[in-house]
Amino acid sequence: MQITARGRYAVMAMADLAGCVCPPEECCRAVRLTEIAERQGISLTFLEQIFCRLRQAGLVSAVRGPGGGYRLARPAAEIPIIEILRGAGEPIRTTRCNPDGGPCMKAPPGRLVGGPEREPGERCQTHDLWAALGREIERFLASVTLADVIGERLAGPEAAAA
Amino acid sequence: MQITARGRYAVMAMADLAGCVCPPEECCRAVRLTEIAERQGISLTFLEQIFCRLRQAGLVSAVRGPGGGYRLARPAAEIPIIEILRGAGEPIRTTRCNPDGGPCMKAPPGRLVGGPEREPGERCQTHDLWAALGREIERFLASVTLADVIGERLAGPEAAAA
DNA sequence: GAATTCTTGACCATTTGGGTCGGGAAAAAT
DNA sequence: ATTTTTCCCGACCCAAATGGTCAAGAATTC
Repeated sequence: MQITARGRYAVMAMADLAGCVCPPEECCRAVRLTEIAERQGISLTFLEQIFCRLRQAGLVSAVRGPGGGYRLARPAAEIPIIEILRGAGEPIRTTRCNPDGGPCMKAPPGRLVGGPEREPGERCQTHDLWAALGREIERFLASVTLADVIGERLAGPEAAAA
Repeated sequence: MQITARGRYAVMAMADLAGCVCPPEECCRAVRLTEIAERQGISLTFLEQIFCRLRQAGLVSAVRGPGGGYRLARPAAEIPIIEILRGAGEPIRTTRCNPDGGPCMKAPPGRLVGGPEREPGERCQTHDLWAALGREIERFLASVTLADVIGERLAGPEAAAA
């Protein structure tokens, strides 16, 4: 169980972007991807892929042409981390159920993954466990915003416990 | 971010195993892997791999020869899920730091993953976030035992919140 | 000693992750 | 109006991890 680079990069880049706005006005200038890529040490083309998705998810807005770049679509305090991960295409998948209510743990075509074919609605014995784990993770990631990350409000082991 | 089949299989198999003991005595008989593989629809040879690790981790004990099989090394109520996952070789890796205190997010040999080379001890801006996420996950998985899983004590959205 | 059952290492195929490339298209600068 | 700068986006590629097989071996029981 681990986070992919795409998800991490997305959050790193968003944090970078959020840190770039001049504090008084929220929208002083757009930030070029080249800058972010350089500062964070991420491949530019990969970052373009990621921001393409983040824009489609409505988390950032883009400005083309010279002097263009990206800005946050909302204040950092209103962007929960879970949205960044979802936007970047890094879903939290703790179960293997089809999202549309298909059979639990149904195997991908031609492959045996996760047990015998089950009737739709039938659940394996561990289903509730993974579902509960998924809820835990999402709850946490929804409770932390981009502003928390750049403000370093995560130090203690009990951060964001509310 | 998702759990691999190995981790899921390990928990499924342990739950199966835990469900096999005759309630009064805890150690009526050893359970063959063939049985578990069949019931859970898991490849026998893959399951062998997994149980090899679970045994090395001290979670089950093995009995060879006819009538042999595996049994739980401890009562199900004393086996937290996190131990099964660790035993099966499915660690929770939310950061990319070297365990031995190397630089945060150092790239694997010859590959650029996760930002510029950092000095040992230096941390990227999102480090605390991922560390906190890891703690959340481990806390949850440590709070649920195998007995909880087979007893279906995970139904509500607030399960194991204590 | 033959049949079981675990034990373990080597091996293999596919998927996924991480990343590149190349050509666009909009907007500003000139 | 053309050039430059930036985003846009699909096609492609390689290495590594994942999920799984195979085969040989070591205890144990019958």
